[in-house]
Amino acid sequence: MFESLIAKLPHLKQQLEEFTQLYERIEVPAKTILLREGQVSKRSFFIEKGCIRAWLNHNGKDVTFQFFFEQEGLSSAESFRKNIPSVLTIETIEPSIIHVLHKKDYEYIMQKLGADTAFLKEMIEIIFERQLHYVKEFISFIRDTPQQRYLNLLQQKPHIVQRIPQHYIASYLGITSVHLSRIRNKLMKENK
Amino acid sequence: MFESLIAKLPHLKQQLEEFTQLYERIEVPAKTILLREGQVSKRSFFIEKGCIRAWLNHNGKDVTFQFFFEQEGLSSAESFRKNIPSVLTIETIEPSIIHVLHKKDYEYIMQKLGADTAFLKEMIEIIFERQLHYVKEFISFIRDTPQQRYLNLLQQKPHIVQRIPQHYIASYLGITSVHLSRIRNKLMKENK
DNA sequence: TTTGTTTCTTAACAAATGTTATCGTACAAC
DNA sequence: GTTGTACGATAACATTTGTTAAGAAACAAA
Repeated sequence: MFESLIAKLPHLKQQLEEFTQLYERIEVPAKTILLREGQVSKRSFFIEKGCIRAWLNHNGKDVTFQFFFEQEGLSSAESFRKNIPSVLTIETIEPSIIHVLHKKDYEYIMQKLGADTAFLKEMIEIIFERQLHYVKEFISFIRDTPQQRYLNLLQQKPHIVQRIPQHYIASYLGITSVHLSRIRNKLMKENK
Repeated sequence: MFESLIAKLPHLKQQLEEFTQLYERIEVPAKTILLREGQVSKRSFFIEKGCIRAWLNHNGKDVTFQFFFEQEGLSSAESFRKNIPSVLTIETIEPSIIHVLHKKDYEYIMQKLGADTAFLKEMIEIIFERQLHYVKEFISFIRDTPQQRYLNLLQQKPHIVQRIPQHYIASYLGITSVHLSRIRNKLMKENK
């Protein structure tokens, strides 16, 4: 679970491997809600198998914010770190195997590693990279048309398009499933 | 310049105050481009007086990404930290007084402070908060109509609406200035 | 003062996108 | 098998938003 971190911080190998045992492994069916919008998150997740989407409700229709797949970790960061109600709902799309880290164990880990400057610097890198990811997504949302975003998605993350039901893709692109269907139809005709 | 940081990390007071001297103070007119899209950023900025916008070009029309005001720092973070071409252009809106930190001095500061765990933890907090800011902006962009975003802006950041030319506001909201004008007109009529 | 530039509004029209409804297919549950 | 449900395509129509153009007001430069 911490493979990439261990590769960068070999002196923490033993400790990080111990922390792996703090995770609880659960198997859940599709459409399981792991965290509901409005709840205060007490758990962080790591995906062994399956996929998850984070979404939010707006006037009854749900808007997908992000997808997650195998070997990725996620949480409702603001809620988890700051003990405030989550803006996002976290829900499995497929039957999944998830590793769950409870907040008290997270705090134990952070307390253990908080004195290690190499670890803290690595944390900064990770958070910085995540910030860049959101900025890029945001900019793409501002700048590109839905059709262009769909083409980007096809090119850059084809696994998402192949694996995720189309109406979730549409809500991720910020459009209705009807409109996505029109775009796909138009693209098909253009490519004969 | 580092007031809030000094308040949180009093043991670094002297050092942080010394670093202030590494900044170069410049006065520039309105519409000065401090960093142009495509350039690799070598400078980070802090605003003493005036305001700045970060924007990007898309098919000839510019899209405003963010506004900055007095006592705020900014950079094209990805470009500055990773030495890659900037996606954003950074440009003054008003005549401004800016404090400029060159990359070599930034690296000197980071090297000096990199052994201080309290400082690193504070960095994590700051980057984390910034990430949350972008996520919130992003979610608002996904979820709210242009009219709602304009009302949010009026309520939450009235200083922006008062101070910034309307066509920049429009491009920040993701709409044309014509459409923003329509929205304003409609809102006026609704409030008699 | 005159001139040019920027900013904002408004109108007419065009394009993009949403809404609602219907239909067909695939697939799982029974 | 039958049934129900999720998913996707399509059509007709409504709404939102963009485009282009024109003009007015504010303001700075000459």
